[in-house]
Amino acid sequence: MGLHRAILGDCIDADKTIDLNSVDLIYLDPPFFTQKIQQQKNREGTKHFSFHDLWANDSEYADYLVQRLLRLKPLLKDTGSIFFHCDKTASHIARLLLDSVFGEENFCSEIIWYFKRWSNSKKGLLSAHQTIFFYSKSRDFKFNKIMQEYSASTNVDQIMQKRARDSKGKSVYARSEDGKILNGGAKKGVPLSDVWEIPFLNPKAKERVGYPTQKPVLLLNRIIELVTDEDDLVLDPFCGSGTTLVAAKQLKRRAIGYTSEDAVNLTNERLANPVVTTSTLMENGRESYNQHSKEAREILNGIDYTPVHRNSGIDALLKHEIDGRPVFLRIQKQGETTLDSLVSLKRSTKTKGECIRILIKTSADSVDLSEYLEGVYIIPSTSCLLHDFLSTGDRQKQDTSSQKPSKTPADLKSP
Amino acid sequence: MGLHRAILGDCIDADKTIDLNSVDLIYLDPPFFTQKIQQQKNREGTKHFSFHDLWANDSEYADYLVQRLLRLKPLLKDTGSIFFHCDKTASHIARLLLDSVFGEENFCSEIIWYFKRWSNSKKGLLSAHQTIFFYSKSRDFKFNKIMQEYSASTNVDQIMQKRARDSKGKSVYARSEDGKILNGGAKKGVPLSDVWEIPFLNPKAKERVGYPTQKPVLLLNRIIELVTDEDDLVLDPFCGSGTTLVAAKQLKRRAIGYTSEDAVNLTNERLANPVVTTSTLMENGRESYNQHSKEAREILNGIDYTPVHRNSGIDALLKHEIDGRPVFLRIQKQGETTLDSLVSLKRSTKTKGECIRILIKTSADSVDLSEYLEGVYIIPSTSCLLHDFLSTGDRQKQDTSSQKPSKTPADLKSP
DNA sequence: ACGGGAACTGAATCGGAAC
DNA sequence: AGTTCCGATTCAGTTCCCG
Repeated sequence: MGLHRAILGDCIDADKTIDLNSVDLIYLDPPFFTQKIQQQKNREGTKHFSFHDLWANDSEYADYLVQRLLRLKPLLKDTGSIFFHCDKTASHIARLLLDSVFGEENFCSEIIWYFKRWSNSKKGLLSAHQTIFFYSKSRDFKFNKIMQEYSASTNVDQIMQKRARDSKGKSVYARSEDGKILNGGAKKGVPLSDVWEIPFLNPKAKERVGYPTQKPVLLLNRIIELVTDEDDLVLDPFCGSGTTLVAAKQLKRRAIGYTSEDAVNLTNERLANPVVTTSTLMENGRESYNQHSKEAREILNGIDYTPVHRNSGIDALLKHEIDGRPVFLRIQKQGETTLDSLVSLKRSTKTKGECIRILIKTSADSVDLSEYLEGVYIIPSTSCLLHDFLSTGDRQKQDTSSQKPSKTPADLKSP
Repeated sequence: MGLHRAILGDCIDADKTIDLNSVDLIYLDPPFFTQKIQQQKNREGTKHFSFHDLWANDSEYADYLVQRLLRLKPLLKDTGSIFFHCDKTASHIARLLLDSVFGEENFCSEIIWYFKRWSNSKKGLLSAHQTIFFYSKSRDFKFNKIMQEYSASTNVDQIMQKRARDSKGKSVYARSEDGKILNGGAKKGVPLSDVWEIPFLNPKAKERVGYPTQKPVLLLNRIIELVTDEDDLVLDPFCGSGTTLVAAKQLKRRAIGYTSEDAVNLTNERLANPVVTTSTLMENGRESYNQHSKEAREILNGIDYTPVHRNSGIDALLKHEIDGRPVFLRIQKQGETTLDSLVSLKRSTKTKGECIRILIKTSADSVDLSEYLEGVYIIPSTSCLLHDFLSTGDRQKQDTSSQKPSKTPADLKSP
């Protein structure tokens, strides 16, 4: 037998295959009580997967679950844990069952997995999270502390700075003899919280295999790393297309999963040829995007606009249209000439059809741009105007020349 | 009676005071079943607030809640909603009760309020969320759609795409005759999801009051705005120190809250006592001041200056002198006319002798200021220029009139 | 009033075409 | 050759409509 096995059948019979007290982690992703038949096709349209999530009432559903939970519990080691995946539809039912089977005192966490999602036309709030209940078998459970980076708002200096006591015993920052603040060495981060942002398996992800309700490998990775070590045994009683097994293999844990007939083959194929979506958003962090638009936010303070990401030439799309045409805006970047900025804006808006282009000029270079100005309006930033004002000797001359109504947006260039 | 009342007593008697079918929103923040006495002192240590959260067992707790829920429900209008705040300790109990009282079909959302928190050394995951169950009284509930920004990974084209039908009647993206995707104009954003990040320690209401388990005003603001309009009636049956009433007042909703003897005075002071009100105002003031100095930093980005505090007329003193004269600068504040701002700057610089005065104009009012301009230069802010640009119809005319070197700081007035 | 099925929504994401 | 950015695909989607 391999170290990663997808078994055809119902997990209620798991004790026929798996030894008592041998499992380190059970991750369950049972039907959510959606009262629907969940189904999906693979990309090629060659295979069709489905499972029934239809029940007479909640107690039938609860019965089904509790019978399996009772059979699964003895398989867990005393240091083992169980992670139960559900959503708001039946989370309260699951909580009650888990409390009764594993004991309230072994309830560790209510993990919130949340994600950004494409929206729909629902009245009310867009659902964007699912719940994972984390119970241990005993208080002496295995737990690997995972540290995360400090939030962006945390002051880096504060993280690094060492504390000491001054002559009066007050806590202050430690300083070297020459008065410089000392750094306390490597920062270890903040402990992982029970709220996890992990991208939803997006429509284009290669990781998708066509099994309905497929979970991202990244989610399983985190769970497995949290409560198991290498060579530990993971059990997924509702393993569907085998995501848990794929994650376990990647992380060098042994794993067993129970699934339906068609999905057994799918799982074995996945194990032989695993595909994991590495999220660029996760890797770079949301902050890297936000940073990009920080300058825009500052300059456009008070203007209604949509920030534009992932487009090197456009920083914002104004909510206010002009004559039915969208208004694109770019802010000249530091170290970029006005001309470069202008060209970049024009390139990016080339395919956008009829539109208005505005460049916010932030540097005071005085190159003649007249031949490039077609179709672009230039508005100077305040600091640009101020710079000009301060550096120009002949203020007297300007003063007289600028006697026109102040509402005229001056220094504006056009087609 | 006032529009915002803190009533001493148990909300079980709310029907003695409040009319049936009169309430638009009930927000409840009952004890969380922590099995502790929750207590806290105010900053000065002069007052001590506490409430008991000790119960014989869950059914005593459930009984307590359900009795009150049953009495509260008839007070709600048919278009009304109830938001039940709890945490993982008893969320499943609350769900069951709410389902039975308000009906599963009226369950709208499980809202996750999460926050960054300082770590503790507990084994396991750091708890960083609480749950708010949102139920409506009927399917025809009042709901104000709140939009949020698009994800950083959404591209412009996506934001602008229009829908149409293809030859088979299927819904697809609209295309022009030459196959290009058509713009539908900027859209409004993404609907608010059920996962809310709101800082736990809100500087506004923080610790000032000393009431345990106090909630941030920001959280209440969002809830109130989501399901009520101005003049609607908000009821908080466990209003503690009155955060809900404060938020309701701020948003011009009427509000009633039930609380304990010590807290009733606290709440009424917060609402009615001019001292307390002033302190709230002060905080608002401080915040808008911070806001403002932030704006100054942004506008003066790249300019060398010394910020000026404690002077209502001057925001900055530039490090760059002109002809040996100091340069004072003021940024027009929100809600202040250009004229007021001008006068304020002049008053504050009257005693400063020979100097240069610059006013950064941020609003687009077009009053003729010529007779007040003596000794002051006016430079428009970028957003002001942009506003002008967007609202001015005759862009063509300006275009031709502005054919002069861009380095000229235009729209500048002088002595 | 329901249950069920058909029609429709709309943005998040990344692959791969285009530059 | 690298980088940018277009657009296809998806819905533990929802709404609507009909019998």
